[in-house]
Amino acid sequence: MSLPHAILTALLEKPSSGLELTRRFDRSIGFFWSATHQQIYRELNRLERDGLIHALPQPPSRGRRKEYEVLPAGRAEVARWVAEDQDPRPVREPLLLRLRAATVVGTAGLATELRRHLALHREQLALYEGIEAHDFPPERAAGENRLQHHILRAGLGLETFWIEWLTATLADVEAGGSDGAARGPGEAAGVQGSGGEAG
Amino acid sequence: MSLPHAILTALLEKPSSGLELTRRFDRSIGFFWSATHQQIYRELNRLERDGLIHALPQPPSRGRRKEYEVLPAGRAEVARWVAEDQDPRPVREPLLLRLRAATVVGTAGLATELRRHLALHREQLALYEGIEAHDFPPERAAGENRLQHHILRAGLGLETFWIEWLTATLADVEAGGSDGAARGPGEAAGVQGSGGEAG
DNA sequence: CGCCATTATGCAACTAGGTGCAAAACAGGG
DNA sequence: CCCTGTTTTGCACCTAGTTGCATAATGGCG
Repeated sequence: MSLPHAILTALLEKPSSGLELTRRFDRSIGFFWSATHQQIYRELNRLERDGLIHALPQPPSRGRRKEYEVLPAGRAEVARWVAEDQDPRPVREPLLLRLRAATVVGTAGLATELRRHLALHREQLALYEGIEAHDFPPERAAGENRLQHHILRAGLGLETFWIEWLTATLADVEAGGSDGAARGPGEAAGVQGSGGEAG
Repeated sequence: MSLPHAILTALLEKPSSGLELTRRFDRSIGFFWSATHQQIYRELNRLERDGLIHALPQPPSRGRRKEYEVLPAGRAEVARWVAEDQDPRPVREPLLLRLRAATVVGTAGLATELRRHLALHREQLALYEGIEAHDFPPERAAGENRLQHHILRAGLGLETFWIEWLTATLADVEAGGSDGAARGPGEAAGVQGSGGEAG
C-alpha cells in the first residue's frame, strides 16, 4: 500500500492537480514507484473521501482541473508510515527465472535479451548520472539534501549492479553456447540443486 | 506473467505435486519469484487445462496427491519465453519512498526501520553464502552450472548492495537527527527538486 | 474400527495494479 | 459563434497476487 503515501508525499512537496502529479511521477517519484494517471486520479478521490487531502475550492465538474492539498491528517499518516514496520518486499525478477529456465531448455535467444537489458540499464544509469550532476554538484556536497542524494544513489547503485552482473553473465552465456535443450526431455529429473537447491 | 513459467521450469527440473512445488518455491525458486500454495494450485489447473502439463494417471479427487509432468507444448512455451522480448520491470521500492517522505515530514522512526532492514538483508546474504559454499565450492568452479551460479550471484550482489547502501544511509540519518517535521506545514511548496527533480 | 493430526488440494472474496476508452472543459482559428 | 484539437478527469473492466477458510485423503494410535 504505497501509492497513496507516494501521492501524499508528492503533494506535501508541492500541491498539484492530478495531471501535474502524473508528470512528476513520470520524471521523478516514478523511478521507485511508477503509476498511471488513472491510478493517480482514483487514489486522489479516495484520499479526499478519507479526509487526508482536499481539493482547493472550485466548482467541481468532470474535466475541470482540481488542485489538491494535504490536510493535517494526511501529513500525520505519512509520518506514521515512515516509521511503520514494513518488511522489504521479496525480489521478483523474471530475468533470473528465465536464466534458470535456460539451464533446462537451453539458452537460445537469451544472449540477445541480456544485451538488450544491459543497454537499457546503461541508459537508466546515464539518466541518473545526469540528475546527480545537475542536482548534487560536488562543490555543495553534504548540504541539507543528504537524504535526497542517498535516494538517488540507490538508483545509481542498482543500475550499476545490474550492468556489472549482466556483463559477467553475458560473457558466460556467449561462451557456453548450448543453445539447444540442455538434455533430452524426460531426463530432466533431479538435476538442479543437490539438496541445497541453490538460486 | 511469470508464475506459470516459473512452475513449468520447476516441473521440468523435477515432476512434482503441488505441495512439493510449494516447498521448492519456499526454499529456492521463490527467492526471485515467490508464490503461495493457493496460487500454485490454481496455476497448475490452468496449465493442465491449457495442455502444457498433465497429471500422472490417478483417480482424481479432492485431497488426493497429484503428480504433474510437463508436456512438449509446455517445454516449447518455456523456450519461447526465455527468448521473448521483455523489458526489465520498473523498480518498486517503498523504503526509498519512505526516505523521500522523511525529507518532508521528518525522519522520526526511520533509523529503526533502516536498522531492521539492514539486519534482514544480512541474514539473507548469509543464507545465500551458505548455499554458495554448499552448491558451488571453489574446487569445481566453472563447471556445467555456471548459469546457476550467476543466478545465485545476483542474489548475493543485491543483498550486498542493500547492506552497503543501508549502512551509508543509516549513518547520515543518525547524524542528521531532524526527527520532527523538517519545516512547518504550509511552507513545503517548491522545495524538492530545483527543476531536475532528482530521486 | 474410530479418532485425530497432518498432508494435500482447492474455492471465494479481496486488493492493487494495468488497459482501453469516454467525456467534460478549455484554447485557438476561422 | 462554431468547430476542432488538447487538456484534464474519470469510469469500467481485466489480470495477478493475497488472505481466509473449507474439504478430502492419509497415517498413526488407542
